[in-house]
Amino acid sequence: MKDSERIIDRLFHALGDPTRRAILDRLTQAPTSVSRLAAPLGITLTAVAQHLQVLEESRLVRTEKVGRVRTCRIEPAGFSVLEKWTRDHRSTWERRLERLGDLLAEEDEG
Amino acid sequence: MKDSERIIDRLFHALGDPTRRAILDRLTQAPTSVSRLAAPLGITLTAVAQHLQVLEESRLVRTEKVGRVRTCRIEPAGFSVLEKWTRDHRSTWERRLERLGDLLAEEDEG
DNA sequence: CCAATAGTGAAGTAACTACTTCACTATTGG
DNA sequence: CCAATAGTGAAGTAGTTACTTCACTATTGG
Repeated sequence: MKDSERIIDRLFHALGDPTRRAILDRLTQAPTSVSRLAAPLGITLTAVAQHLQVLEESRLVRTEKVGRVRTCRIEPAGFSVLEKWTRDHRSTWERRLERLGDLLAEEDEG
Repeated sequence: MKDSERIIDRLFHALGDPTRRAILDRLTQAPTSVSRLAAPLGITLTAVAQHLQVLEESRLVRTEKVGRVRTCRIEPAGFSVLEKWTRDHRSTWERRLERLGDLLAEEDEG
C-alpha cells in the first residue's frame, strides 16, 4: 500500500467512530484535558486516551502534556487531508455525472 | 445514536477500507460487473460481493442484477453526505483557526 | 508533606471485520 | 440441451477494535 493510502486509511478509520467524532466536536469548542473529555462520554480515562492516540496518528488532534495534565486540541492537518481527498474525488464524480447527463441527452435526441 | 450519526458512521467505515476505495475508483471509470471488479483485486468473488454490500448500505454504490450479471455503479448520494459533513465541519475549524489567529494577534499587541 | 488528581501501561475480553471455502442456484451462449 | 458463467448463502477463521480492570507513576494544591 502506498504511503498516502495509509494516511487516508487511518483518517477514515479515525472518523469512523462516533466517540472519536464526539471528542472532535468537543475540541472544536476549546482545547481541554483528557479527564474533561472523558467525563461526559461514559467511558474510562484509559479508553479516551486510546481514542486520542488514534486521533493523533491521523493528525486530527494534537496533544501536549504539561505537568500532569495533557491538553488536547484540534490539529487541522488531518482535516486538510480529508478535504483534499474529497475535493479530488468530487471532480471525478462530477465528471461521471456530466457524462451520464450527456448520455441521457443523446438518448433524448436519438 | 441519532440516525444521521449512523449514516456518517457507515460512510466513514465504508471509506476506511483500501479495497473498497479501489472498487470506487474502478467504478468511477465505468459501471461494471462483480466478476470484473474482483479480477484485479486478488480476492474471491464472495469477498467483493461483501464489500459491495457495505458500499451499497453507505449509498456510495448502486447495483442492479439483470439476468445472472449484477452491474455496479457509483451512486453520488453517499458522496454528498461526505461533502456535507466536510463542509459543515470545515467552517467550524476555520472559525477556530480565526479565533486562534485573533489570540495570537492580541498577544502580539499585548 | 501527602492525599487527591491526572494520566500511563499491560493484559484481558467480547464483538466485529475481512477474508476464506464449499455447496448451491440461476442464467446463458453455442 | 448442458457446460460454462455469474453470483449467493452459510459457516468458519485469523486479526483487529473498543472497551475493561488493575497496578502503577508523576504532579500538585492545601
